[in-house]
Amino acid sequence: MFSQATLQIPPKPELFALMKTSTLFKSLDDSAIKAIYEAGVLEKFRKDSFIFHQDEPAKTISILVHGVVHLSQLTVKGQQVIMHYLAPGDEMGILALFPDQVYPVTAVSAADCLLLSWPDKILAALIKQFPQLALNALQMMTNRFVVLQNQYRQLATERAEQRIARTLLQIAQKSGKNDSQGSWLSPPPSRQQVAEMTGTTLYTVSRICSKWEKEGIIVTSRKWLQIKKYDTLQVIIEDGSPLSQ
Amino acid sequence: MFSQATLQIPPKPELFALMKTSTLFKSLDDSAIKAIYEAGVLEKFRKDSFIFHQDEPAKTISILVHGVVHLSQLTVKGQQVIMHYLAPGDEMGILALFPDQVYPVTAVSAADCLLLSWPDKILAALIKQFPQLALNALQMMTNRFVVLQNQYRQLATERAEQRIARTLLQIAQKSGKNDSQGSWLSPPPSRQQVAEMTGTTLYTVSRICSKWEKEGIIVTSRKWLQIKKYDTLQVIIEDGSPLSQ
DNA sequence: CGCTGTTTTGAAGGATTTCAATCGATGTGG
DNA sequence: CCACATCGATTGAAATCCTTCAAAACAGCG
Repeated sequence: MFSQATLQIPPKPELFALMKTSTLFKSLDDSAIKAIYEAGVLEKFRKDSFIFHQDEPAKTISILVHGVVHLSQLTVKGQQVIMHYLAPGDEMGILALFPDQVYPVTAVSAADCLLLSWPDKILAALIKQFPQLALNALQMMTNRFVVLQNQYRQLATERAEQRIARTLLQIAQKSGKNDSQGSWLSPPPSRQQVAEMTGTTLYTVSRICSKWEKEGIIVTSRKWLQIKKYDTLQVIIEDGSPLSQ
Repeated sequence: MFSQATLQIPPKPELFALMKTSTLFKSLDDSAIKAIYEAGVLEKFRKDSFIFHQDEPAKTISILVHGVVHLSQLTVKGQQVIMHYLAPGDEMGILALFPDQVYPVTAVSAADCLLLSWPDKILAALIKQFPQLALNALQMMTNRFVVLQNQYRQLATERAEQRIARTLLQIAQKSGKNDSQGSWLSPPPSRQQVAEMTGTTLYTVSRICSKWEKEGIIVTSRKWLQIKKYDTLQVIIEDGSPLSQ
């Protein structure tokens, strides 16, 4: 619900700090950050709502302030493929920067979310004022491209267990909370979601998680997922089993 | 060999026409095309030679004039994944436009090739002179990104047979020669190469091609591959139905 | 407490890989 | 011009990974 503490709008200094950590707004001075912030709007989305749809005209660029967003595509048969997982500080809708584009993916909130958003025309105007923005946008685009190429290679060559291990570690790095017990993900991604992020089925994810739980690598509940043996997962990722010789 | 007719340098009008068909140089007038052409260099590469290596500083942007180039990544175990197939008019080394990038892939000539290339600094200067170039470069980047996202979804959700069918049709569209008998690819990609383009093994590709040959969908030889039933392959792609039929 | 949606698990089947052997085309040197 | 070496393609058989289907267990929630 929107009354939760987690969806309170953070104070401005915190927002500014977040903006500066993003690729889109890095290397901008305080006054620029402030001006850009003033031109944007804060938007709230409940868990499991659509932020934008694939094939819709791309009109809004946003950075995620709080929550989790999945970028996904749907196959003709209705199967979902999650291509990108966003944590606070990450951007979405980059393509709206370029004229006459449609979103190539659908953005769905996987938790209650707070976004800082700019209509395409306003961001275009801001780019004229702060040329660094254009360079940053380009940088962002190339970063995503390179990341996606790696994801593609991994999907083509790695077994399900490796891909699942990699995905859990990536989520942990992005949104996990670390303590002496290991890394905590809460709320945890569902088996179904992990399956959609790794190109496999929820049954395979469930089996592999069960196995890892028996081996003491992870502990799971409905509310959280704890990674106890970070290194063991790392080994699973690096140890190319049969397929990759 | 470089004495082959296929590697003769085409006359300028032909080169200019090719440049205009590329995303990078579209919407530029004749004088701009000419100036840009004069600033570039023609390079020849024998079949199976490296044009650039993954992780090497990106210093050159090229468009392919003649031949075929594969962009690929290598896994830690040495397995190859072909991420992109270039036909004449396609560009490579886009990332060299951005400062301090390294090539994220390796470019290998899959046939004797002729390239028209620009050092990064020279193209940067040309961009100042012809701002349309920057927009085109951006367009190119986003196009590639969207294409790669689709490839990723397909790899995650489709069976080997569908992916192989799709790949053959794509190659046919890009470099096939059509006549009343169907579409001809010559030289044809090897089973190994198709496997690397589809995230499967050469054995699976061989089995599926044998099956298609029995069904009269394709005819193969060492020197060429003929697609006789274009529509049937299209149905295989769209249907997602298992082997058989 | 019963409902609902997620997770687990077994069993069967299917798709793909792996290994090994063979075939076939092509090019080479005797 | 033929014997031979080479390299890619084919094919069978076994193994493996993963999916599919079905059923049961489970957790959370009103």
